[in-house]
Amino acid sequence: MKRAFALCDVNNCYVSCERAFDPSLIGKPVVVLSNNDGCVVARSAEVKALGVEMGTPFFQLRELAEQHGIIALSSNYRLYAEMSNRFMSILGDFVTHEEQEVYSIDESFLDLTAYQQLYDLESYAKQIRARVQKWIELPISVGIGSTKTLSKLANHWSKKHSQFNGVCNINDMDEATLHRRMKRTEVNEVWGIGRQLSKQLAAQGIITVFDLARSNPLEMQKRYSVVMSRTIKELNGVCCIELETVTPVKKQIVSSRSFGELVTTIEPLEQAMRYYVRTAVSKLRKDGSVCAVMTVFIRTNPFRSQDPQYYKSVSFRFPVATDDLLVMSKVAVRSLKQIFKTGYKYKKAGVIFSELQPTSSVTLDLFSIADIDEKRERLIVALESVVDKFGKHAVKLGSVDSKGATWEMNCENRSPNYLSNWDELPLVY
DNA sequence: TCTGGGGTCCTAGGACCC
DNA sequence: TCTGGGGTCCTAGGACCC
Repeated sequence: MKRAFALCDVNNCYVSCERAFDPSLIGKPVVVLSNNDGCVVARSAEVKALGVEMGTPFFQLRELAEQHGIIALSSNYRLYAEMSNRFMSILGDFVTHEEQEVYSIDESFLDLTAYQQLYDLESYAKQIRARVQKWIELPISVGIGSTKTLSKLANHWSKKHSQFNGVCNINDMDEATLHRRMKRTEVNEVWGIGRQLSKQLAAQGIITVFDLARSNPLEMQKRYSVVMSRTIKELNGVCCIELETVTPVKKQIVSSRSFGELVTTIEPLEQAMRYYVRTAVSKLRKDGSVCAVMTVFIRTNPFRSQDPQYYKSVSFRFPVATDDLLVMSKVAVRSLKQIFKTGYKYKKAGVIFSELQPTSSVTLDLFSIADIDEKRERLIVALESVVDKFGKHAVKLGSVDSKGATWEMNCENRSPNYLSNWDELPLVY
């Protein structure tokens, strides 16, 4: 039986999320901007129609924005994450857990193979679409094909051509139509073919999706890579990329930011490093991992060609994989001192945790409340419940955020008893 | 004059994705 | 003047070890 993958994604995701909460934005040209309001990371249809590309620096757009009354919003990732969860869970009502892959914040692959006999897939997809629209007011598109790569392509067409009404099923398309569409679509629309590869392919005479689909996967594998040959096979309906229903364990955690203004001294970089380590550690703990290698990097602004450029990173391997905020902060600052050079204007810095391993320890993210006494109460309650579960030897106090935004407690079976008396809890900032 | 080979770790960089 | 952040995979060269 022919496989049937569906790719469902939210149109103009961040803009649509904003519109769901502020309907006055509907019908108006809207963009959502990245950190520091630097780049455009989402565009409404009206803005796309003006020819604004993804990732355009906002300052290049000021004039156009004024002319057309473009509304620019700073991004609100909490909101988008929340909407994403709801979106995914609605999709989950239409398939089993093993038939859904959450691919990104706004995209999910569904394996609809088993539903072909029960339903007309196009109307099934339309039901999904209607429910998402009704329940959370997000517009979505659905592409269906016999491989993930084809479903991506179908999804692209579903958006590009209004006659599809947001649902395009390649499996129902006759071959002549499919080929005609492939001939009219540029190769860079294919999943896995980016800017650079498109250039190289063009030099080889491969311009359209059809050209690529007709090329010889073996020869192309020699010239490019195994990834390329898989893409070609997938375009021909040979399934090489399976649905991934269990989210693979992360291999690295990155925490980095660009600075609003250029930094020339080490102090603000130190501050930033401590912050990066804190956010990365809290992700690490959420994943239940510890980290064996930490990389610290700093860089100048590559767009300022008038300035001398500097990029430097350094890695540190911990003797024992860890999630200890204090130790990691110290190492990060020391690493920074190692690579910092005066005379440069720094634009960006960050930390990368790699060689992550699962840990047996339990971490609780406990507090984000203002009242200190209440915090103390809740900390004690939480500690007692941990002691009940693991015994008193299991408790080790983790780090405490200096600003008091989050309290974290690391309860680790292997660690010695750090805690002999509840009254000794370090509750002072 | 003639300058091993294999393995690992680290750094750097290039490509792609969202 | 102003150019995001978080991921994956792959390759290659130098340092260092045996």
